[in-house]
Amino acid sequence: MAKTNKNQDTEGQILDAAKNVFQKKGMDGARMQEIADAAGINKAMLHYYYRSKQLLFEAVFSNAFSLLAPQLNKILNDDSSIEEKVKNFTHNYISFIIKHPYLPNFIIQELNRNPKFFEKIQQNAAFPTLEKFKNQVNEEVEKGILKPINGEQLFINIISLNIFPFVATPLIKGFLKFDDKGFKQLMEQRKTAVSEFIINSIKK
Amino acid sequence: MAKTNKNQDTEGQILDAAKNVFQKKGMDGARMQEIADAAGINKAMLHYYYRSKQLLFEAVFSNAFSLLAPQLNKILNDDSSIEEKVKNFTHNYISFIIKHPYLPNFIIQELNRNPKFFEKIQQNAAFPTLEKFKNQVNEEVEKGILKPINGEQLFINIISLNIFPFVATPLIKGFLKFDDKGFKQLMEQRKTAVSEFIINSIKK
DNA sequence: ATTTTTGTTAACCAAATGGTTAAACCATAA
DNA sequence: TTATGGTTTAACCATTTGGTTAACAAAAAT
Repeated sequence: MAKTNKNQDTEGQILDAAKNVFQKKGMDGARMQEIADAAGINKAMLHYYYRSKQLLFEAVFSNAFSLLAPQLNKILNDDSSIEEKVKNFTHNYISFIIKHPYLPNFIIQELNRNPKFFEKIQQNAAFPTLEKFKNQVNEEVEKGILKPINGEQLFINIISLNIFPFVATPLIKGFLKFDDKGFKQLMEQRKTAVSEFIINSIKK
Repeated sequence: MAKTNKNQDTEGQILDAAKNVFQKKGMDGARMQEIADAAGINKAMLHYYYRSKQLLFEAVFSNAFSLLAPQLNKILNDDSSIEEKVKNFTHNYISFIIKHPYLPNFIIQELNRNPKFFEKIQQNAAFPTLEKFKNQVNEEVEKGILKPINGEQLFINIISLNIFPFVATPLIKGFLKFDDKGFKQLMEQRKTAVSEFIINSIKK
């Protein structure tokens, strides 16, 4: 911290620090002073570069969502079979989240606090949509590859199984009496356990 | 609101109001004044009955968790078969949450904010434990009733599928382009869709 | 070399917020 | 009737907090 900050990269340092603080404490719990300290700069700089807490928060939020959207596109707009997609998505997504453990909870929490944010991120470039996935599920059901299932419900199931443990980590660690290490192992297991669980359920 | 409040039930009114405000806004977002207004009383009463925001919050939190624990006990400590338990739990839990939609997110959010709360609720009377469920899964796997599956992973899967949609409601409504009514219908469907999904996956 | 623009800081400010207090209110037991 | 004790309120307080300002430093532009 508090390195000899030449002027240049201040804006990036702020965004980094803001990301850490906002993702850990949320909009309401975060303090501008704490962000400034984490960035090793004066609080006034936050306003110089981002005008207000609200705008700084929105920058962090959009940024976070931009990381998640491509992950979702892999299962929604990829061309492989549903089975392949489930396997790939589960494996990739869990790997991804292990590296960014605060992300899902941050997004969900702040979306609950202010559902209007959804519209803001929808304008984002590669915003994923469900149409292709639903059609593909219907096709594969008709072809007899999959047991009959509603595409929307399947989508919800897939993201529930993948995301929930990372949103409810303290709850799961508590019930299962796992420490950090045990929890991580459990999540590693899930890379295959979840896709098996899903495939078992839907494949004819 | 602001009825002719005889002295008696003030403490309860406060708890009610606090529940609403805390569950919607969380510890950090909630304001004591807002709680007082919601209860139709003077702010000083909050401190008279509960000393501090922290203690009032803890009262609300314990209370909320006491509602959820019995639901979990149904799947963990009931005597019926795994298949029965999955069916019953899914049906009951979703019905329950539709009536208390803020509950799961509230618990999860505040547990993330301060994981130590888990210890506080653990002391609670009928705190559910996983042992019986794990043993039962192993038994049924050995007996050939279920396909081989890890009891812990199955437990995580069950609660993920049941709870996640209510935690991530704005996200799901956004992606699936559902309004309140459509979302509620979707959740009604899930009472059977989720248990079918699980049973399909694990039953031999 | 000097003016202008951009970046940075310490000090400051007004509003919000959790919490306190002293006085008033009110039911009821003496 | 009047003490008595719990209950309720308006006013107040200290601190925190997001945000601003004015002065200053460092680059860029002239």
